[in-house]
Parts: sequence; structure tokens; C-alpha cells
Amino acid sequence: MTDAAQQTPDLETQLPKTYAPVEVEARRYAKWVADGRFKADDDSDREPYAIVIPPPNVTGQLHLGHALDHTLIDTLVRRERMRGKEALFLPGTDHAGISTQNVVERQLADKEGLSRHDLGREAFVGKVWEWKDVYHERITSQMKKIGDGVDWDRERFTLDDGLSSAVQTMFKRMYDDGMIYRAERIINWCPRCMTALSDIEVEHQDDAGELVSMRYGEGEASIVVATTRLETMLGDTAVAVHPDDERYAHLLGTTVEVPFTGRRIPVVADAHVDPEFGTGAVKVTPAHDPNDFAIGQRHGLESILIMDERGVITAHGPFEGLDRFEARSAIAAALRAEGRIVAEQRPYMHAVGHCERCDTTVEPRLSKQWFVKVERLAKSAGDAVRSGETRIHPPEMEKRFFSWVDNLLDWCISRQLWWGHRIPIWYGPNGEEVCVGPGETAPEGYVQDPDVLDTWFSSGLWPFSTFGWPEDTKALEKFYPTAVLVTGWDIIFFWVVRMMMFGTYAMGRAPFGEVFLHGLIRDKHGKKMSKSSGNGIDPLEVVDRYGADALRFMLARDANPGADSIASIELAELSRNFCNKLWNGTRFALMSGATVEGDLPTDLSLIDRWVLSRLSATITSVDALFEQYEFAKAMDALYHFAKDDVFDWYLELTKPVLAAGGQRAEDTRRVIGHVFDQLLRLLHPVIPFVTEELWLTLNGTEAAGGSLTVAAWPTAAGTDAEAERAVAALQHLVTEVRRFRSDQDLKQSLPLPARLTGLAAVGLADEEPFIRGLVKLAPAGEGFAPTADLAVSDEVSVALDTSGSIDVDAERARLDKALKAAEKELEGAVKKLGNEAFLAKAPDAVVDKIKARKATAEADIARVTAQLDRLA
RNA sequence: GGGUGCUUAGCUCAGCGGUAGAGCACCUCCCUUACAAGGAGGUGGUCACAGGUUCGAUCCCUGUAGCACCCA
Repeated sequence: MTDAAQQTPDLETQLPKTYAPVEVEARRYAKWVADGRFKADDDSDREPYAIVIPPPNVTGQLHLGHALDHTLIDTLVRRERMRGKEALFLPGTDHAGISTQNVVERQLADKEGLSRHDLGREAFVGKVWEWKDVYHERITSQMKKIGDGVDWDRERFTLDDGLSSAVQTMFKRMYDDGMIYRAERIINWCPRCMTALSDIEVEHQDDAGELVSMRYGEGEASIVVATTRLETMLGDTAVAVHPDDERYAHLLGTTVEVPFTGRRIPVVADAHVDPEFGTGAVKVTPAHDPNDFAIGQRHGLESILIMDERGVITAHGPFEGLDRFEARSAIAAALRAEGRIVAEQRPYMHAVGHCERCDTTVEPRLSKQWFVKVERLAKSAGDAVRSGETRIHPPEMEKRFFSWVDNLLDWCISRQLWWGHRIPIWYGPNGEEVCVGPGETAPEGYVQDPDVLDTWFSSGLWPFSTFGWPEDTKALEKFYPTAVLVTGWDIIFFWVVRMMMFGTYAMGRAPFGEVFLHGLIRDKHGKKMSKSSGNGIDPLEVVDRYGADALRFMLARDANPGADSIASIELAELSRNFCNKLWNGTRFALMSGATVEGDLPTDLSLIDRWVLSRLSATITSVDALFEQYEFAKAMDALYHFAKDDVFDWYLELTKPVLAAGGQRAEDTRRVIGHVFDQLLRLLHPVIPFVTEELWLTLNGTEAAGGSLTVAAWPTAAGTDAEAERAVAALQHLVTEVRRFRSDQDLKQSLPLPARLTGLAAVGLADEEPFIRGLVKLAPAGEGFAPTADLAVSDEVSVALDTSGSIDVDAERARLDKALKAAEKELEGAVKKLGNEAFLAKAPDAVVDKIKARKATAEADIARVTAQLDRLA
């Protein structure tokens, strides 16, 4: 149609009618990496902007939550790179001690029928490394597929030599500072994983258990206690009551016998016993319950372990060798036979701790383990937020942060595993203990502690160990502290707090200036997605079906700070449609001869002024929203600018201009080129693939090695209120005419003779021919007989000759509705303005607004009434 | 049991002192040479419930109900 279209006959082949993401994405990603687009330079003068990835489990797979996290990080980093920062998205994985060891042990058992003990420690760890390589390949290829623009040269793994050295250095420093100690405490023990767990690795869930009341002692000297873990009675070393509880005052100082053991235990008074709960008397098992342990400490009670590491009863007696749950029933039966069971409540719902990794019921157990003293560390982490050194977004999440940080207990860091950083403590033949730093060797004849450290000990160092700490590296100098940590709010405790504790301790500064907490992804029913419930959507499936851009746009578009979002595969389709729309819009622009060559024209048409104003407003708004991590709103602003302003209005408005040709058409081609150039830049951080493909075509810089990844981020040029007002009036007029045609069942394409009045009043004096062309209005020639009069606004009206009768009922129905709305509006305004209290107390601005509303309503009523009269 | 948050159009969510917004869905029309993965037009809500504060409450306060999550 246009000259330009003829100039580019190959466009159809260059840009097919439908966007096909799969081919484009693989090619683009490979090229970006080959061209070093994501590499960050330690030596550059540019302002640093670094985000370290929250390292996923190396043996895991990316789920939608990761995809969301990575999309948001990648969007931030890509935008900052375009803004001229030395931008870095640092990738890596963690070794996920327990879960990785579990995975490999299971594989070993299934495939070779071997346990890790059959292999021995060294061989087993070698096996795990082999597995790690396989899984690592999988997870990194997933990251590439969703478009993570990471600097692969800086990829780290928590068990790398460098990071291992960081862990050892940190351990030694803290050990020497007295921040790490070994002690006998009640810890969470998983009898299946056969290791200690930290508090956050235990998940509490309501289980249907039983509450059994049993009687200790006989007659006057008897006392009834209730328990959900009857088997622990074998380890009871006291019965405790509240000191003020008169019911039991006479028993204090006496002893009762523990059945089956012959052991006599005292009745003690302890203020921590709740007299309201149950009978007010509790059994005390110091070796298997944290509260009981505390009571035991206060009263100098013996602690008796009654189970082994697998949860099998070891106490001598008839129950020896039974599993803890078998023992529970067996003991109940035996006590029942002795007439000691006073009451049984079943089911009794109560929270039971489960191993986060294998779901086994956790057994509290007295055990000698290594701990980190957290008081001081937690305080500095809290102080970093209190002082504003680290800001949390959204601020409401601070509460969650503080409630955790201010109530932290010492952290059990030793794990009875083989996969991980081995504790650098060596024991001498005479009970000596030395902590060995990197490069040091333990004295002859010493043996190393067999345990390894909690994975989070190494992950906590991530924001600086990945930059080479403890070496004084240029990378550390350049990028620490990092710009922001981005993660889900459920990870505050795992990630944020631990990194902040270690960062403030080792570096003297918090590891990030900001923390942005996004929500979790849930399924249609609001359930958290998880492997076990099988409701997860595989992000890679979304990528295969709709493309990575669609996946990313879907996720970013729903990302309101701190709020969870619902995902379903259908939502990805909508995002895919948007990408396709962008593809076709740009394709049309190119076919129309859009160009980015030369300066922008200075003598602009109204619609060009308008679109540039909209562009500017969009840039301003998007910038402000990104600064606040308001991804959903930023995406909304971009979506509306693209779809409404550019595609639905601007491109349509330019069609007659281009068709008319001449200088105006040339100038408009330049403006179209500019608008698309800027739009593609604005969308690039979130949908990098399709925008790069289109932008390179638009700019024709592919051959010259150009890339949108390093193109400058747009800046706002200022808005044009006059043009915005005039085009808004134009849009209103056009919509009214279309609406009329639709209501009247008249084809939009059928020309109607019309008379337009009042255009000058809204700045559209020169645009009448243009408007007539747009909505197919023919001149009001000889014999013009208007059958309808559309009052578009106070100023503008359109008289139409439909050459015949019109559907009066349809028009009347519409006008009645408009009249009713206006009357309701007027009524409300009049009522307010008649209220003296309102006039006296409301701010002037509000009163003026209501007055204006009243005037508008009155004008609307007059106009609509007049139209109704004319209809009659 | 303690705590936090949520309840706004059919669905997913914004708004948060001046009488309601978006996307999708839905209804009508249209295969108009950028796009049917599309276009044009349109319908739709006593803002969970009950009190209170205020000239005015979806928005603030109290209580109730339901849901979610965290901690014991």
C-alpha cells in the first residue's frame, strides 16, 4: 500500500505473521552469552548494581517460584544495565546437604542395593559429586531457557574450593571469637535422616495423636499426668507441678515409681508448669523434651536417653528394641493392664514437628552438637534494618523480619551427614580440641570431627564468599554490598537473616541495601505449589508452549510486592498474546516505513505530539514504579501504553496520514520509529527475547553487533497537556460515533453524512477532515436531514443523517440510562452542598470539586433531555 | 493456644477518608491487507457482616464470621 512497504518486500520472510518464540529465544540467548552481554567488569568506572541469586538446590529443578524470583531479578538487572550501571546477576547453586544426600542414597539403594556405609565416606562423597554434575547441568539449562541474564563466568557452588575456604575461615574466626561452641542440648533429631536439624528445618503440622492420662504412684500418693508421647515415660525423672498448686502441695518432696523401670522419681515444684493444662501435673523427660530439659536443669534431674538414633527404644525392659511408635501402643496396653490409664483422648489434634526433608516425625533428643551464638549477630542484623542501612520492601514485611530476628535461639549447625563442609575441629588423644583454619594442618594423631555444617552456614556467606572473600578481591570491593536481595517472603528466615548476620559480622556492613520480598505462587485453589501435592506448573512447560517472554510477563504482571499470586497455564496464554501483539504492531510499523534514522521532526502533528506525550508519561510512571519494586503496576502501565495508546489509537490514527503521503507522512514515519524504539526498550528487561528480535530489525543494527541489552534506557521528554486534551476529545468523539453505529446496527464502514460542531473549542479545529476520515463521516451536503444528534460533550456535537428512521428505542434506552446516572450524580452533589456541616468543615478543594460535579451533572441532564425531546 | 495478614465485578487483583478501577471471563457486531493469539461496542459491584468515629467510611476504630500463613 505504501511506498515503504514496497521497499521492504522481504519483511514477510524476515518477520513472519506469527511470533515463534522457541527458535528466536535459543538463538538470542546463545548470542548474548557469546557476545558477553551479561559479563560484569570489576574495573569499570560505572556505578555497580549487583544481585546475587538466592542459590537454588543444585539437585532441584526450577519451579514457578524460582521463575518468578529470577524474572524479577533479571528485570531489575537488565534495566540497570540499560541505565548505564555495571550490572551483575551472579548465578550459582547450593549443595543442599540433607536433601542431596537423601537423593543419592535413595538412588544408590534402588540401583545398586547399597547403603552409604557400604561405600564408605570417601567413595560415597565421590558418588554425590558425580550426581551433582548431572543435576547441575539440568538446573543451569533451565535458567538459560527462562532467559536469566547471568554472568556465567562468576557462577559459584557452595562446595567450591573458594567457598569452602570461606566457610572454614568463617568458622575459625567465629570459633576464636567464642561465637561457636559445642554443647549438650535438646535438638531436633530426624530418626530417618539420622541427623540434627535446626529449628527452621522442622515443620509443625497438626496431627491426630492421642492424649493419655496416666497415674503415677498409689492411693493418696498418686498423681495423674497427661502426655501425647507415652513412650517417653521410660525416661521420666520427675513429675512437676506448679509451686502454688494446692492440689499437689502434699506431694512435693515425695517420690513415685516409674512403672516397668523400678525407678523412683521426685515430685518437684516448678513455676513454668501451667496449672490450667490437663491435671496441672506434668511428667518430666529431660532427655527428650526441651521444656523438660529446662526443668531438669533447674532441679538437677538426671537425663535418660531411651532411644537410639533410629528412634528405637534402648531402655532396658520389656520394650527394648521396639520402634518409638510401637512402644507407644505397647506401653499403653501394659499400663492399661495395670489399671494406670485414667483417660484416653483420641484423636487428639496437636502440632507435631516433622523433618522438612523427609516428613518423618522429629524426635527432640539430648545431643552434643555445635551451635552459633546468635544474640549479637541477630542484633546487628536487626540494627541494619532499624538504622535504614538495609530497607525492606514492602515495609509491612519488617514486622515479620523483626519477630524472627528478635526471638532467635542459638543455631544448631552440625549435621550428622557426609555431604557438606566438614567441621574443621580436630580432637587430640587426650581430649584436646583445635580449630583448623584454611591452609593449616591439625597436629599428628588428631582426628577430625565427623560432622558437617548446616548448608545455610555456607549459604549465609553467599553475598561475599561469591566475590572471593576472605581474599580482598576487586570484585568484593566493586560489588559489596550488593544492591538488593530478591526472594519470597517465606525465605526471610533462611536467607535474609542469615546473610545479614554473617555479612555484618564478617564485612562490617549489611550485604544488601534493600530486600525485596515478593509473594508465593499458588495454584487456582490458593494452595502453595509443591511437588508433593502435585499441583505445580513446570515453568519449562510454559516456555515450551508459549515462550520465555510469555512466562516472564505473566509472572511480572502479577507481582505485587509481598502479595501472593495465582498462576495457571491459561494466564501464560494471555501473555503470549501480548507478545504476539507487540510482534505484529512492530511488524506493521516496519511495513509502514517506520524509521529511526535522523532527528525527530520539530513540526509535529497533533497525534504525534500526543503519542510522544503519552510515551513520556509512561516512562516517568514506569521509572517510579520500578524504584518501588511495583512490578505489577509497571507492567500494567507498559501494557496499556502499548495496547491502548500505541496499537489501538496511534497506529490507527497514523494510517490516513501515511496514506496521504508527503512531508507529514515522512515525519510521522520517523515518530513511529521513535515510539517503537522506545517501547521496545521499556519492555526489554521483562520480555528480552521478542524485543531484541524486533529492535534489531527496526534499527537494522544486527550486522553491526548492536543489541538492545546495552541500549540506553529511555528518559522522559516532557508531556504536552494541550495535545493530550485534544486527543482525549477526539477519542471521545470517535467512540461516541462508533457506539451510535453499534447501537443502531449500522456498519462502521458505511459513510454517514454528518455535521460536526464545536471542534475548535476542544483544540480540534484543524482536524475535521481527519476525524471524518477516521469514522467515515460524509459531508453534510444538499438536503442534509439529521436524524440523530450526538452530544459528545458540552462543546462538541455530531449531527448525523442516517437517511431514514433510526432505532428510537435503542437510543432512548441509552439516553435514559445516561439521564438516570446524571440525575443520581446531581442528587448526591446537591445533598452535599446543602449540608452546612460539609460546607463548613470540608476542605475548599473538595467543596469546589463537588460544585463542579453538580455543574457537570446539570449540563449533562440538560443535554440529554434535549436529545430525548428531539427523539420524541 | 499466641501472632500476622486477607475478605472489593463471575475469576485474579489494584485502590485505602470525598459516593468504585484493571486484566481476564461474559454479551453484541465485525475474517476491514499488522495482528481472529485480532478489532469495535457493551453488560456487570448495597467494597464479608454488625456497631462506632467523622460533615462524609470500601478506606480509620471495635467486635463477629470465614480463609490463609507463621510460631508454640
